[in-house]
Amino acid sequence: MGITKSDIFTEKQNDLAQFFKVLGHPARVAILQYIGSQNSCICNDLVEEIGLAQATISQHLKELKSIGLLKGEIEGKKMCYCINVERWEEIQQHLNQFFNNTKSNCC
Amino acid sequence: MGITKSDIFTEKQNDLAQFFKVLGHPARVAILQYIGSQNSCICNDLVEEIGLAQATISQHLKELKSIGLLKGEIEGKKMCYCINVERWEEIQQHLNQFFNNTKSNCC
DNA sequence: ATTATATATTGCAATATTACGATGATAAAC
DNA sequence: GTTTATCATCGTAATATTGCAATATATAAT
Repeated sequence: MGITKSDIFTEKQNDLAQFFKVLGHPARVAILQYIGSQNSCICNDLVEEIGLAQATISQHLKELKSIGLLKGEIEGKKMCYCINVERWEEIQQHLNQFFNNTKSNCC
Repeated sequence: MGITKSDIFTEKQNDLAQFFKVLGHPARVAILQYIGSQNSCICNDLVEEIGLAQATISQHLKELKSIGLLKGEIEGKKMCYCINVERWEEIQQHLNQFFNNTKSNCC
């Protein structure tokens, strides 16, 4: 099918999976790492840096924005994409909670 | 296309994205949470617990095994799937390193 | 031996994702 | 106002993922 049966899971499970899913592409990992290494960021830099077409980068940025990880401000004709640090730490906490709460003690 | 251009990214970026990707499905999140809440686990329990067909659960288990997060031991005619705690903590560390190293200071 | 139970694998249909060229939209530069 | 630069969106092709029924495999129970 290709369709995920979201309705049989809790909202938390769906949200958590969504965070993981958005981070689950090397281009998006690379984008975040590059933005993190700079003080600001412009989409066009990424096109050269990453090596994907402009339209593709733009799409990946959109997905990162969709979970609030990036915020973009218009600076004249350029866009300044930055990591939303508050959200970044919030998501990191969520993921760590998942890891810490899901400890097993069998085998 | 649907094909990821893995060759333009580093191995670390691809690995990291792969971890995230495998965790990026609510069924797999739910499976891990359920296994974590028990002391051992049987696939058939999961079918009732999660509400997906047996074949589908089996497939998700396979993906979780593919990154080493689960280990399965045969117990008679049953399978005992458990979380591989060492690997679990290793992956948690990798993800936290990514989050901590990718801090931005702009905007 | 046969049957029941538990899980894996295969094959397939439906949908999602990835990537890109083409095209829009917007603002600076001229 | 025309051009240039930067980014978003649309449309589309190729591939991946999800989910399930059917089937295969393997062991336990009878």
